[in-house]
Amino acid sequence: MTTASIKEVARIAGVSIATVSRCMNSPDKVSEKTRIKVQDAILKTGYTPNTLAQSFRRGRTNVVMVVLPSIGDPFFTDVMRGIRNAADAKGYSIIINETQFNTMTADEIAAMVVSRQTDGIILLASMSPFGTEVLSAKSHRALPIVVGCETVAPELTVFPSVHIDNVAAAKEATNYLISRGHTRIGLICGAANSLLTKDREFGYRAAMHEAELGIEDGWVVNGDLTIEGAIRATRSLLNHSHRPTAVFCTTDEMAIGCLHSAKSVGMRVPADLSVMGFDDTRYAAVTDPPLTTISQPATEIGERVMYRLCREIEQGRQSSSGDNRPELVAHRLIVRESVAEPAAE
Amino acid sequence: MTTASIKEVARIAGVSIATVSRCMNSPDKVSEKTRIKVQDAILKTGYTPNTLAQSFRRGRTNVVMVVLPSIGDPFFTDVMRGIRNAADAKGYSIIINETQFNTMTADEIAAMVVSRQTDGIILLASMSPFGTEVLSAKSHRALPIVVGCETVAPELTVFPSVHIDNVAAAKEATNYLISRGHTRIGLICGAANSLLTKDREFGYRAAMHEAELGIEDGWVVNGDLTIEGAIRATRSLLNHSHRPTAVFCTTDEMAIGCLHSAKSVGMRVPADLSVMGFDDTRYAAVTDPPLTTISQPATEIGERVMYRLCREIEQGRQSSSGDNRPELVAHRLIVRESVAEPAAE
DNA sequence: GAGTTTACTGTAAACGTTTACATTTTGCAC
DNA sequence: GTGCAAAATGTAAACGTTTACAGTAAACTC
Repeated sequence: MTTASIKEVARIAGVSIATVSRCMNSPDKVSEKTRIKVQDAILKTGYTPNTLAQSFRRGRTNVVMVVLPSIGDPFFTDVMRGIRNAADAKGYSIIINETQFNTMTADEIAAMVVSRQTDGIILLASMSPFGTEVLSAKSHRALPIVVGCETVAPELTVFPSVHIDNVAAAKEATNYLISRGHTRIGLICGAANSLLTKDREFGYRAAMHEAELGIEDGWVVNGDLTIEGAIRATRSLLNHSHRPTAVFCTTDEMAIGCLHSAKSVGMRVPADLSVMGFDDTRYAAVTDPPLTTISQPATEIGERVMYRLCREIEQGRQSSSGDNRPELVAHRLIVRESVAEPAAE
Repeated sequence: MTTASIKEVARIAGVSIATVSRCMNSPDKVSEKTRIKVQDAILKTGYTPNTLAQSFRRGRTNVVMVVLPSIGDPFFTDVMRGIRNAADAKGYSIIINETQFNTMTADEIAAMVVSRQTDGIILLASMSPFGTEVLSAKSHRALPIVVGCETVAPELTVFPSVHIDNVAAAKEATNYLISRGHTRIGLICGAANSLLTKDREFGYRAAMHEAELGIEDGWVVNGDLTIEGAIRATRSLLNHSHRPTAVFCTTDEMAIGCLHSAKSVGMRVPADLSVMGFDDTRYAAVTDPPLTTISQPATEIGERVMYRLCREIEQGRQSSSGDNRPELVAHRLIVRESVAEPAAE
């Protein structure tokens, strides 16, 4: 299975290896006649360029790494689809790094770029503050990195980003619950290190505050971004002495757990409890009842993030383009059936 | 951002580059004293080996490609987790190739290995017969390929594989429905080119035949492996003049669509219609009602597939170990609440 | 202390490309 | 045909490793 090399092709075509190389990379610099000879030789030998040698020589792998909490979450699946679309169009491959199951540190991640294993990084998951510090330190604004989905942490503002306005969206979601007459609203949020859900929590708190509604102790519970976690969180919420009539879950995944948990103790949704999700994943429309939620253009975000990263990579490590303001994309409230007026007491 | 090279380290440590290389790859061959000198130099320069150069020189990328229909399906997410576990342990990175959204042909896939971009391939998705032919032709038993989850197509028996006995499992599922008293049982199957679901269909037909139950025209419907497809399929099934009292869905994903579709036209599950799934994804336990389904050890399959691939890669392209019998893993029937006796007529 | 093994280190080639530079060929104007 | 510019091609170095081989130093054996 030894593959033919460029040398073999050159020999057969009766030209130098430089000419063969040119045939593939800048065909306009080589005459019609020789191009045909070389083409024939390539066909005859079944030559494919050794990508390893190319990458080595060019100093580029055309591989980018995506760091995210979990590809299991259908929201990220959609983002990934966008990233992949763009990557295909631009000739890049993707390596995925799940922070949830993988202990790769920021140092190691940076090392992958530094050691040239990867041309750039897409961050869909906030890392520990320490981690982000490492990244921005290592970078000296040099690692091509783009942040997606999340508001960018202060230490990370050196990197460009693409996302919705999570604070505004969460405010909108909370205000919708308020507009339906709820005053006692609970929150199932993500882990403390998830900026994304922190922002949503912030939006919720802002909305409650503006509406002059109080948030009692025990109304904000960590659901850990998983179904299981949300089941536990809901149980705790429902056992509260002064329990909420509505729950805002900062992801659909957790809303699914919440729905299940509430129903399993005999509550009807939305009659006894209203549930609001976030993300509008493909499951949101088929839960029972279908979820009222916030929709994000996940695939579009993925595409834009990837294209942005390509720009970072292409324009090279020197020119710090300067314009790193976040690209904001639009979200949308999707009204389905999991939210209703609270029952009269 | 020019990274220090081995030469720089050698210069600082006052040794040859060969010694530096040995320090990293076979430290036992170098004296304590020089090892320390070199370590110091590495620290001082912040040297990281250029992985591109290493890959090039070694002729190995430590990257493997996984071909699957869609990472969106939570079942495959679990398989991927297993693959990733094993890959991490063995020092490999993963590149994912979704056939559903990607038109990469078998030729191109093979090319990735031939051109050394990838050390091996894990096939979780059957490809078109043509595609598999290309792969086995290209291979001359040379491409390291392992098939996972699926029964191996006849043309692919040259490759090792890891999966459950899909036929037996589907038979078991169908027999369970029969044991609960159902005689009119429908099937929502996958696309025609999905061997996996073909096998399950085969198991269903075998069970029905052995129980001397007929399968009417229109009882077997293609659900396209998606929620949407299953919703349509269910609608068609329920409109059947002699409609089934139970439906076996060959994936949980489709069972979710089926559940939703049935309930949306006012049927109660399982009172009016029993629904059986397959895969036991993380959503199966939280549907309403929770799904009775077949559980596969997805993560274990992933791990075993990856370890098997490592063996294929390591033992090299020459020795055709010969033992390519499928590794079978155990499945299990999970009884929840979506199946009951059929209502008396 | 000579001879022999062992442990360590250095030299240099090789991996398959790309590309700056030098050289040759072609095309064109006169 | 001569001269000259433009186009096409060849030569050879370079990219950063690994590794076979040769060489040297250290550690034994007698």
